[in-house]
Amino acid sequence: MTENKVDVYVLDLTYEIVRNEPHIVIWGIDEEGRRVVLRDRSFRPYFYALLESGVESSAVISMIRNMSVPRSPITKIDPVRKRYYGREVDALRIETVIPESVREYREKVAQIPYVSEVLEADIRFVMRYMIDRDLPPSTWHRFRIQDKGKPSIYKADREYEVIDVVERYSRKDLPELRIMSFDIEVYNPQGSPRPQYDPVIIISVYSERDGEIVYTADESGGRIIDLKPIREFISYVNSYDPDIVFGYNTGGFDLPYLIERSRRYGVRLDIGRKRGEEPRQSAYGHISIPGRLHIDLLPYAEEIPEIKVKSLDNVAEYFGIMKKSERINIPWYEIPRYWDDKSRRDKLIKYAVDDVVSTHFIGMKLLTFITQLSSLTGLPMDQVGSASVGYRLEWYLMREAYKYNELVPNRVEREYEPYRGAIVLEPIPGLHKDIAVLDFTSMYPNIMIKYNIGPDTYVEYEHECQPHGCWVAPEIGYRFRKHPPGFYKRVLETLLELRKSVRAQMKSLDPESVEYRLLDDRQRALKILANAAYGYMGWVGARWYHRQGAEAVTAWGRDTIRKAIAIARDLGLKVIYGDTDSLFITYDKDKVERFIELVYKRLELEIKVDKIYRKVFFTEAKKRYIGLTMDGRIDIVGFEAVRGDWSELAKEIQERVAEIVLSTDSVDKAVEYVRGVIRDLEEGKIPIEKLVIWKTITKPLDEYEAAAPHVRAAKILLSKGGRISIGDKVGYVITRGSGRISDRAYPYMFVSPKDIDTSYYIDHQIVPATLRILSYFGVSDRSLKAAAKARKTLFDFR
DNA sequence: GCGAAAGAGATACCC
DNA sequence: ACGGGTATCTCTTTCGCG
Repeated sequence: MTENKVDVYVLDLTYEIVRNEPHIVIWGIDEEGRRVVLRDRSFRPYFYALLESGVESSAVISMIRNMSVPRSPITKIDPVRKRYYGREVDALRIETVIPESVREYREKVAQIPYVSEVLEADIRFVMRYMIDRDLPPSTWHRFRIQDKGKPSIYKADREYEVIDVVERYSRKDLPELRIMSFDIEVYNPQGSPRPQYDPVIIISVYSERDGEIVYTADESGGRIIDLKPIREFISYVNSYDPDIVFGYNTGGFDLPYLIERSRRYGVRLDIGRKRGEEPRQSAYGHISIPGRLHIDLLPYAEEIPEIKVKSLDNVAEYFGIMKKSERINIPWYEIPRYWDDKSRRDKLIKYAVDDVVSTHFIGMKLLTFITQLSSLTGLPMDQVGSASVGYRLEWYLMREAYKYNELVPNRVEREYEPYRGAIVLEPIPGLHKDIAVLDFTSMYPNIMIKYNIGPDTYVEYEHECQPHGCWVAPEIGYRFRKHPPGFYKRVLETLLELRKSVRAQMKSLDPESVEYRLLDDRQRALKILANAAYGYMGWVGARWYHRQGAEAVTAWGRDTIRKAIAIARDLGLKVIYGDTDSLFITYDKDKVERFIELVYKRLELEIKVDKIYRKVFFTEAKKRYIGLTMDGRIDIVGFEAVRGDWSELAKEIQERVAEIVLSTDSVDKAVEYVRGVIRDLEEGKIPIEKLVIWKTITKPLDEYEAAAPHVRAAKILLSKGGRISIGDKVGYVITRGSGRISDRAYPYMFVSPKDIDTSYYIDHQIVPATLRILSYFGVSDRSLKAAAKARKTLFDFR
């Protein structure tokens, strides 16, 4: 048997029990491009029992030893010195054999009177392995191995037995990955498809090697039979053998649907790299395909605020992959008709291909970012997307805690406690010229670092501040030891320093190069994690939750911005507005430079010019403004034009009004423009798509207290066979009639143009959206509507 | 009993 | 299923009148 070294890019990890022994199974690609499986038999599950102070451990050890059961015996109990919230503590490290048995042992050990807490007993075995061995996925590592030849139960080129890890992070590039995407279309003329009854009619696939492939269902005697496309799909996946499978909402729809359809035929959806294993539900509600990375792209779309309605065609357009105007759009309720009508079936197939091509290239755009987020957090690529921001940071924190010999706190249920946040200044309404927007760089992370904020540095009484003294938070008086550096401080310093060094490396690279893109995605991932720390600390679900800490961060934030305002005023700079960490001040180049220096000197935090507006306009409202940048672009912040719950019509008009007012200074022109659009609307020249209002359903429909328009529309959609899940957006329009608006809200696809309530769109969309800006200049609703009405009347009488 | 005002609920934004 | 602060809509309830 040969012993050797091999570099492996780690894709995913699983574990299995073989002859009552847990084996870690690592799926990866070696430097020769072979798909490999590494088996590590040396790792065992364990957890900690924290001892009450002063307790003699030998008595507790024997109590625990007595709990051992033969099925999964306790193999080791070691007294260890660990840290818990920065303090040295005595604990027992309790090791067993079968990962599932940790749960039972944890309950029993927690009952022992001298054990104050059981810790790290809720960390999944595979994660435990990756943390302890410092083996994050989506990274190259060098293993010393024994070659076991070609495996039989795995679809892989080689199987190795791991002897040990000789080098971590051995390479920085990406291997050649085999990637495919897929999408399915299903058939139910009555409404939303049910996997028990309704067949899959099209499975579309895309891969770099084979391009687009379409599998369609058979028909016989008026029945649709989808066994063939399912078989063809399974066989394609196995022959192409992808490392990554992209999909769009495939975790929530396509994969569970295919699993259920296969089951109906008694066929296994055997598309993984372990023979006989179907895809299954994994962590964070994600569905995993054994040995491959199934990456659902929908969660990534959900993190892009610019995309309001997260449909695949919108996301593809956002990424510049396929314009909506250049592709066929078939609404869900039309799909069966396109299938039944042979002359239109080609269009349906084209639609399915457009979907899978869109999916594939969205995935390709996101791929390097996903690899970086994965290697940084330690979550495999197929899980990192569906994990919330809080969990992503938490995994990073757990890795760091291990390096510091810190015990990971348990996740506990806590009551939510609100606390004060940031300051938002009252803006000075009107049009301002030459305004600089300055903001503190990473204000909250830097405050956390500067004042050493966290659960482990917090002290309740002043005498605990000795010998190094405490930082005392303004207003609230919470104290944090100045030394030694706490957990959050150390982690944040690491993140910010890493980011700095990545950005320095980027400077010597060609911005078009693969390396540059990789590093850019890495620094983005680092920034996201650093910025999440404050919110995480104030989140009741966090393991490292610390309300006083979060409260202190915002208190110091308020203090900082107040002091900065005072400095600006002392310099004779006028402050127009400010929010949390930003200040809008008159742009006087020299004074602004002095201001930046003074802030740095006195507050020891960095503030810098983010942008300069030639003009900026405020109403009396906070968090809303429009600005004209130096390069002539219009920024719209907070107003209806950037909100997803206003009609496209109202948003477009508001944007245009903003543009006219800022670029031409002509209010009359703006009024004339609005009147023109009102006229167009009354004459039926506005397409219904521009009148749709989209709103999210945030809870089960019967839990709504008031009959809101979007809830009404959702109920109608449901009655027509549509399906509504929490988080879905409902698009509705308001129709003619009397009474409540909600009684006149209908899903837009069921409304014909003649039924649109024009007056609603004038009085509740166009007029408020435009007046928001124009009323400052003395325009009234009557003046917007008057001329339009007058024309209408003339027209009528003609 | 009626219409206006106030309050509650809901959503999406800003940083 | 990361924080608080804010604007604004629509529906529902309360208020003031007499």
